[in-house]
Amino acid sequence: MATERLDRGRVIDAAVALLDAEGLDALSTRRLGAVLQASANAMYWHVGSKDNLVGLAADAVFAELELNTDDNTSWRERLAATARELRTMFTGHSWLTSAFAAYPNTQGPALRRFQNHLLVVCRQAGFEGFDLDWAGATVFSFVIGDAWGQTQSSTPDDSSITTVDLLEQVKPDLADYPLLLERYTALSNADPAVVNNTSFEFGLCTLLDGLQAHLDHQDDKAQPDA
Amino acid sequence: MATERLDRGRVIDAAVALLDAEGLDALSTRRLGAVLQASANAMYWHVGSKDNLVGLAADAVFAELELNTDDNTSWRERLAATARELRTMFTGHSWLTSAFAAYPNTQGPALRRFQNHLLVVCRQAGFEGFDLDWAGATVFSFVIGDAWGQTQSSTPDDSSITTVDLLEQVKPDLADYPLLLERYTALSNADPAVVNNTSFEFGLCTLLDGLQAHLDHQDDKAQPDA
DNA sequence: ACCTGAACACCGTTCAAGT
DNA sequence: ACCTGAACACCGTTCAAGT
Repeated sequence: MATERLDRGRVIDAAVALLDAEGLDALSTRRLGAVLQASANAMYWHVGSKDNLVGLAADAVFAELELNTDDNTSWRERLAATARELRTMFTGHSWLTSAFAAYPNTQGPALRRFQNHLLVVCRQAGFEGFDLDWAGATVFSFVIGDAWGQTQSSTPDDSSITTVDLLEQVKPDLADYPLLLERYTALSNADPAVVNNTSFEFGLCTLLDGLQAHLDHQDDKAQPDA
Repeated sequence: MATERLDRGRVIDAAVALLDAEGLDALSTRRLGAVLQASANAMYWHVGSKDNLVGLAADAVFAELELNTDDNTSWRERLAATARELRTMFTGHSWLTSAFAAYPNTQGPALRRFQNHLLVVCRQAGFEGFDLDWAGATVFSFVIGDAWGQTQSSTPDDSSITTVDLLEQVKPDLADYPLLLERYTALSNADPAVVNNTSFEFGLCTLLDGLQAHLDHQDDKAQPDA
């Protein structure tokens, strides 16, 4: 009950809680002030600006990532685990992709920690030089893109309209695209959660196979007389 | 000079022009009204809401995509061309990734046309059933994620601070991550445009190799007695 | 049918003033 | 040092009123 003094940590925690609960649009200086039982401007002293606050909130979420530092695990397993961990973080905080898009200046220590981990695992796999960056960026891009798609489709809060009804609604627009209609129909009859997971795992497997192919090709060149 | 009557098309075109020139934040109802030499609310009659306008603007940009419908080209080339075309669109309209994130209700005809094309090419490759969706989603996710990363880093309009200066600034924060420091240093000495392209092409190649591996594995199962 | 002007309920941010 | 209250310049949207 006693309204204690504010500090940077409390402001960030409150912001993350508000973002998780009600999304990016709900985070306003006045709403946040109300949650903290303070004035709307109280946060300015602690975090400088709203842009900065969102960046700090994003980094706070990155800090929760559990990164496997066991070298004995195969690179493929480690990279898969890293990708899954990242994806879980993004889908668990649906405001994150939008936040990054709207407030690009997010380069906190937790993000760097993750970037470093990604590079370390890629190095373990056998990549060197710029290939380290490309391999890491490929995994990161895919996960972001996947999460981006997930958080898009999950917006219809109105559960009264089923996905089947929604399909019926778009049907006339799909007249020119029979294949698209076929796939929409199939997908709308499947469990969205399963669809999302299977889609992600397919992409992840595809990516890892592609990286493996790159490493094999590397070895061919390194040992031409094998 | 003569302020002609507004219509849906003119409103959308003006919105795209404003977005391209000054970004997502610059698009306000009042700014748009000024550009159109009309009141701030004139657009409401034509496009309903700002959310809807952004969706229409996004779809208008998707409509510009040139999709190769030549069946004689190999699926690998067609899929690569499709991915590159999509990426060029995203990087050419830097507000697009943010727009999708902020206004998810973007399901216009041009987007459907693209989705259908992506599926058609995947079918040509040899994918069937849900694998069509997964393969398409994998490519789409990667391109989105890549474009998302591109548009992030291109925000520093202030060209007075070089990337090298920026590196010097972050250096103390990278003390714990020698590998990350090494890569930051190498990247900051390279041409950003080349870096972006090479990174994308590496990822695209990785993806296509992975899809090829999936198709090979499919064939193994289909013809066990080969 | 198409558009305007005024109004409403919000924003992020600043800044003098308090403690 | 930390926080408040009032103020400024903006938003998206609605709606009666005009033509």
